[in-house]
Amino acid sequence: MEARVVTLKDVAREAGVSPKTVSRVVNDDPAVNGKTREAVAEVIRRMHYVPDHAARMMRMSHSSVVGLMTDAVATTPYSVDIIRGAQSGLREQARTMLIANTDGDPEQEQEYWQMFRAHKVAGVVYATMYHRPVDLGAPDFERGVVLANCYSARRSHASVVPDDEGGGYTQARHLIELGHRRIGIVSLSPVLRATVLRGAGYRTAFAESGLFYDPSLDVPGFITRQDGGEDLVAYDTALGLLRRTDRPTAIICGNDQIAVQVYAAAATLGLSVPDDLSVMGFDDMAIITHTLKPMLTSVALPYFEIGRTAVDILSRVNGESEGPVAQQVLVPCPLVVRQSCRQLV
Amino acid sequence: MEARVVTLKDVAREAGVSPKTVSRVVNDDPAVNGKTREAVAEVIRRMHYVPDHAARMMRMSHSSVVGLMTDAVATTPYSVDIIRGAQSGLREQARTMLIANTDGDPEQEQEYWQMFRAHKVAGVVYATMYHRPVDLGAPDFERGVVLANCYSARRSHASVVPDDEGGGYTQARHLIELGHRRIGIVSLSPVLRATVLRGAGYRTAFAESGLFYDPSLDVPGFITRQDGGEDLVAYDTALGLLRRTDRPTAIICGNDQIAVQVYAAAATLGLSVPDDLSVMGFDDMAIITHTLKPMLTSVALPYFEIGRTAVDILSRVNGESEGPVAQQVLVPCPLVVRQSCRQLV
DNA sequence: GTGAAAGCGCTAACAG
DNA sequence: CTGTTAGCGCTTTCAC
Repeated sequence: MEARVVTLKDVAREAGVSPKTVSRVVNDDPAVNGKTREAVAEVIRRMHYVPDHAARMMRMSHSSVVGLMTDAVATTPYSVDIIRGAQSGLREQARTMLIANTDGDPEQEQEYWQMFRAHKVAGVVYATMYHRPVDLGAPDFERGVVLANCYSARRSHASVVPDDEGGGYTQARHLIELGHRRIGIVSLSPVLRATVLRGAGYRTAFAESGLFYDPSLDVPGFITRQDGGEDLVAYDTALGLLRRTDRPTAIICGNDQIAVQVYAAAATLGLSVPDDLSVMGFDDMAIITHTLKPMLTSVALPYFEIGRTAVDILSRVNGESEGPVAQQVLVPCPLVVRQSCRQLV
Repeated sequence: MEARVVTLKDVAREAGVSPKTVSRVVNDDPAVNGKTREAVAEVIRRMHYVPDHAARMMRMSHSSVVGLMTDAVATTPYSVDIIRGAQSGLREQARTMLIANTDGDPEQEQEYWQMFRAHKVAGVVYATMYHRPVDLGAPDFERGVVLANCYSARRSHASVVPDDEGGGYTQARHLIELGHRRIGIVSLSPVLRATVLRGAGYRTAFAESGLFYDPSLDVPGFITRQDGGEDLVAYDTALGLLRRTDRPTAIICGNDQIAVQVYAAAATLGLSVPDDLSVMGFDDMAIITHTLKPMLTSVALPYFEIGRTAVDILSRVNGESEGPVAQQVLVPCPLVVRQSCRQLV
C-alpha cells in the first residue's frame, strides 16, 4: 500500500498544465485564469494533494512554524493558557507551533534553540511560568523573539506581561468601592516581581481613597526558602490577621491558593465569608474559585491574551504585518466578581 | 546584517573536504577518519552550522517531528502532563513535537490532520482531556497514530489509557487495609467511563475482603446535565452520607475537587479529617492535595507516563524500534499517601 | 496568463 | 575512507 505521496507534478500532469501553474493555484497567485484555477483546484481536491511543507520551506528559506519555548508553562495549570492563546493567534495566521519545554534546564534550552534554527522557525515565543525577568540564552537567534509573561531587563526583546500593578489596584479598588476601609493583605513571596508590582497597585488605590497603608496588615502567604522552595504559611498569617482586635473586614490574597487558606482560617475562628470577612483572590483559577463556598471573587491572570498578543507582536516584529512594534505590552487583569466580597453598609 | 545561513557546502569548502563528508560527520556515520571528523566538527562549531531541517526532511521524505493532536489537553490543568511526558520521550529520540489544539472542533481537527500530512510528521499522538472512546477523523492518515487517554472502540489504533479500574481498586484497598469497613463513595458523573471502571475496582476490593457493596453509600459528586454541563453536588450528597446514623468512616472521592467538598461537609458537621472521617481523593492534583489540611491522600492519574508511553509506542508502530506492538496499554494509577486517611484501631 | 529551466540544502547511490 | 552525481518537491526567474 506504500502509495507514493502525490506531488505538484502529479497534479500538473493530471490537470494538463505545468507545475508552476499548479503552484500558482496553491498560492492564490491572482495571475491565473479563472477556469484554469477551478480545473486545477478540482484535481487537487480529487487527488488529496497536500503541498510538501519541507520543499516549500526550503525554497522560501523560512517556515510557517513558530517556536514556543517555555520553562514550565506547558507543565503547570497556571499558565497553559498562554499556549492556547498563542495557538489561537497562529491559527488565524495559518501557522503552526513547535513546542519546546525546557523544565528550566539551560542545556535543554540550548538544544532547543538549535532545533528552532534547524527548523528555520518564523519566530519564537519565549514563555515563562512566573512573571519574571529573563536573559535569553540565544542572543544570536536571527528571527524575532517575543517574551510572554517575562521580560528582558535590558529591553532587548519585545515582551507581553500581565499588568500586575493594575491587577493589584483592581483588587483593592473593588473592596474600597464596597465600603471596606480596613483591608488586610496576604501576599505572595516578597521576592516575586508580582508581589512588588501589586503592592504598588494597592498603595495607589489606598492613597486615592485616603486610606492609610498599614504594613502590619500586610503579611506573607508564601515564604521562599533559601533553597528556592516555597512554604505556604497563609493559614497561620491569616489567622494572625483575623485574631487582631481591629481585624480587617476584607483580605486581599496574592493568589487563589492563599484564598483557600484564608477561608480555612476564617472558618477556624467561626467567621463567615463574606458576612464577617470579604476575600479577594488573584489568578482566577476555575478549579479553586468555583470550588470554594461561597465562590471566590478574583482578579484574572490573562494568560490566554498574553499568548495571543505575543504571536500578534511576533508577526509584526518580523515585518509581516502592519503597525508599530510595541516593546512592552501590559495586558490588563480583569476583575471577576463572585460571592466572596460583600458591600459594607 | 542579513548574513546568509551557513550551509553544508560552506563548511565543506572551509574544511577542505566534500559536502558528503561533512554530511557524514553530522550524521555520525562511522565511515569517517577520526582526524577528518575532528577537523570538520571543529569547523562546524566555529561556523555555527546547523543542518537545515527542511532540506534533510525533503531528502529523507519524512520528518523527525511528531504531531500532537489534542481536544483540550493543552488547555486544562488536569492533563497537560501528557504533553510533558510526550516531550520527554521525544527528546530522548531527538525528535520534536508539533502541537495542535482543536478545542473539540471537528473542522479544526480536519485542518490539523492536513497540516500534519504537509509536515510529513513521523506519527501522531492523539490525546484527549477525558478518558473516553474516540473515532478518528482521519482514517486515511498514512503514519502511525497512538491514542493517549482515549481509545478506539473499534481497536483500530494503539492506545494508552489510565488503569481506572486498578485505580479504584487501589483507593478502596488502601482504606480497607487501614481497617475501614463502612466506606462511602462520592463519584464522578455516572456517564463517565472512569466512573464505571473505578466502580468495578471498588467492588473487587470489597468482595476480596468480604465487604458488602451498599449502593446507598455510593452517591454522585457531579451530575451531568442534559446540555452537557456539570453540576458539582458533592457537598450536599456528602452531607447526606455523613448525616446517616450509620455514617461511613471513610469516603472515596471521584476526584480531588470532590474531596474538597467532602472536607467542607465534614467541617460543617464538626467532623474532623482524618480522626472522624478518612478521605481518599483521585487525580492527585498538587494544587488541591497540598492545599487541603490535612493534606489529601490520593490516587494519581499518571498523565506524564501516558504521554511518555504513547511516544514510545509510536516509535514502535512506525517500526523504528524493537518490541511487539502493544495494542492497549493500561498505565497504573499509583497511590500517594498523605494525611487524610487514618488507621482504624 | 503560462511554461521551461535552474536551484534551494541535503543525502542515497554509487564510484574511486 | 572519501568524492561525484543526481534529484527530493517546490518556487524563482525569465522567457514566451
